[in-house]
Amino acid sequence: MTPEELGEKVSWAIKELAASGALPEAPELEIKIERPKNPDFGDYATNVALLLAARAEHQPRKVAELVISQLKSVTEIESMSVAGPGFINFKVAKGSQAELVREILQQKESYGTNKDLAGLKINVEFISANPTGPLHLGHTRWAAVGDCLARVLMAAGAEVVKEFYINDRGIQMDKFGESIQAAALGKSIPEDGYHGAYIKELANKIVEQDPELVKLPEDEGLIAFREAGYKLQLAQQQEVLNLFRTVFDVWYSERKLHESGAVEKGIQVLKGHGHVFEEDGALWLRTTDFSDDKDRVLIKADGEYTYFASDTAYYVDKRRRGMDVNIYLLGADHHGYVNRLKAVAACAGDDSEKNIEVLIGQLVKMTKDGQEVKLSKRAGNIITLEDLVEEVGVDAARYTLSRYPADSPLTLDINLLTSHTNDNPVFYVQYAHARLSTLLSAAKERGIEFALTDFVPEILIDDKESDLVKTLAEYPQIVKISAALREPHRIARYAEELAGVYHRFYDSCRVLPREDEQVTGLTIARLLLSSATRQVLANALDLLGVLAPEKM
RNA sequence: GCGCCCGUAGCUCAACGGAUAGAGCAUUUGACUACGGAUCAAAAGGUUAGGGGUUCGAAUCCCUUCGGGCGCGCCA
Repeated sequence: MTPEELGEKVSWAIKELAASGALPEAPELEIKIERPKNPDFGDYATNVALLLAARAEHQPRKVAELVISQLKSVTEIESMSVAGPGFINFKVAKGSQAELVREILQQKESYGTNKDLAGLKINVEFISANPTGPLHLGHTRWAAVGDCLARVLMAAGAEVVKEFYINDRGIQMDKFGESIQAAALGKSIPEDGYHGAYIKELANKIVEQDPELVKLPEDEGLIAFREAGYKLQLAQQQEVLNLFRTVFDVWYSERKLHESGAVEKGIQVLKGHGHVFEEDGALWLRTTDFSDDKDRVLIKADGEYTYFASDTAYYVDKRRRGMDVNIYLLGADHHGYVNRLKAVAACAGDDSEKNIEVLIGQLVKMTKDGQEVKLSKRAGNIITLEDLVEEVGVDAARYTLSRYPADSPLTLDINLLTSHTNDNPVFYVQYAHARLSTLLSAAKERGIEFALTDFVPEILIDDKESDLVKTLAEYPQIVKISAALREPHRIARYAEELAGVYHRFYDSCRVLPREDEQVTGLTIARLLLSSATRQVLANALDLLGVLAPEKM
């Protein structure tokens, strides 16, 4: 019996009790089945009696008694008891738990997926860097988190579009062009330009491709260098992200937004909803009608669009493309944008609670020998995505950055990241998978058959086996919660938990027979249990975009 | 000044308002001549920054003090 099935039974019991008038109706009550921390309390527990007691005339413990008596007829429940203020603790029949192994091995890759978000089209926008330099550590965190989030949302049944907004318009691009041009002509780069070593490399590459560029008049040359640099830098970002297994469905150019007329169209839409006004020669959006603290300019007095105009048009365009939910992953330095983005949605006539979500991620801090290291482009000590991957590999980098909640500040030690890679929990998880893989292939090599038809779940009664089954049973719930809360790090934490539980099982429960022993039903059951564990580990790692290796 | 985020073990961090706040690393002590020791068992480590409140129950919600980070353009 899985926790879901138990939850359904409890829900049924409460409905029955409500129908007979013993308890008040509570249609919106959420039944939570959890695993108590203390194993003495049983396999599962629920707090429904505590929640219902507030509405019922009875004490919580009395409500718990009523629920228990209603559930007496359920044979899979071995025993029930009331504990503490009114928790109901359940012990489930062991054999009925291990039936789950069968379910997992039948469902394979789809075990853990659900339909909670079915029918929803979700746009996840992340990184969205200027194409004026390589992606750095900060971007890398969003690359890992955003991509994992997208995978989790897909596992919950949503149709997901991963999107990268290219900030390819505005004066930053000109500064970028100027910097490359200066480097190519051997002049000194302007103070407010880009100073990284990559600028010189770009300049060299561009001149190599087309030596004529240096002969152009300065203004024409600026455009030529800017455009050539843009092309190369964007391609470099795309290449590195592909290497990082973060593949975007849409690369959306801010320039295209303007060229296609989407900006004007967006402003028209907002005008239609009556939140646009003119003042001091400029065109404004009255975002203070909603949650913003000041109104925002769309078109400046000089007739130029603001960056904010692009943002609003971009949002309207996403909606026009059929996105039901638009998720923005932004760094903490952009948290001031949350209210205005929400207000944009509201100004466009949308529900700012449902149609738009802004996730704020804290920035990554680096330390070396206990001292904070300030990373800056100017000092030339930025850590790029490329550096990180070269240093520790894609799996370790992705895993390290995605195992923490995005809104928690993160401090990474450079020494730890670059030299003691074995300390990374990703290896603990991958090792469990590799160990399982070789175990299963060793069984096959020895000619041991373990078909599902020979599975006898009732044999798996050892505590360690039972722990493993219960942990496997948690996985679907973890995926649901991760998707609902937009917290992909829960998958990583779960993978670590599962790997640990398996290692402990492996240590105390011999799977393969020794030389002088026969293959028994227990051998087969444990092999199938192992096989199910391997499957769930692989599924979890897949959601993280981390490889599940056969050997290490 | 206003606003947002954060403060949990020596360090890095968990914990959908639930029972005795958990992992990893570091420290200490153990384990089958190894179904893969990249493992396992155990010890030690806490006033969840301080104070008040709400609740049957608070690290979690509210108020407040202190400490840290960030943001507040007709910039992009």
